[in-house]
Amino acid sequence: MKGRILPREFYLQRTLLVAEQLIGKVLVSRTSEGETSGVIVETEAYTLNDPANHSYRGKTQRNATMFGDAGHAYVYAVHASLCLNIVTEPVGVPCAVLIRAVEPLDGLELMRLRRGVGDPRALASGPGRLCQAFGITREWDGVDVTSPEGSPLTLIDAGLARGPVVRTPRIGIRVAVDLPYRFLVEGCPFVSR
DNA sequence: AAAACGATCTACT
DNA sequence: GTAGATCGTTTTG
Repeated sequence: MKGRILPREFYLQRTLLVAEQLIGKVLVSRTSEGETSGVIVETEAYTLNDPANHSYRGKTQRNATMFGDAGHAYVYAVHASLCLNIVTEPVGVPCAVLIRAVEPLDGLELMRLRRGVGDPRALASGPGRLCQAFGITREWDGVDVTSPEGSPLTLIDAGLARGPVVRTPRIGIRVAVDLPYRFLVEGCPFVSR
């Protein structure tokens, strides 16, 4: 998959804007097993005033990456799954965008192998699923996704046309505020709920 | 040292 | 749609 690697300035923008702009961009992973890629179709912004933001109650060992430079991956485990976020905003402003779903592009066979399922709709339609499909591990926490060489993970602008972006309030226990948001591409068959 | 709590997934109705 | 599994991280005693 070819395209322009999203520069650090991209991630230095407001988190909500980054979440919106990431829709339609392409996530690429390169490992010894091969290359996998997919179009981002669902993201979730985690802003400063959001109680669900891991950094809301301060810095811990787990969320340390969020306090660092934008354009780095923040990977962590929940239940038995991993979640991939990209850090946004200037150093010291701990915000990030969760990649919730991608539409598989290249390396579908490798994804099937890693996931153990055949249905393309089940390959990467969920935060934990896409991490498994792309071979993302806990060790990828902190990797720079803006460096052309030496990064197993990059995000690129492949010039794909993007559908209309829909903003929906998140479902969850902390529903009091109008944040965070979830962005969906209308009509995409892979979005959850 | 123990308990509680999830930015989830799968299987099933 | 809902129920149950599941395990690392954080908080509390």
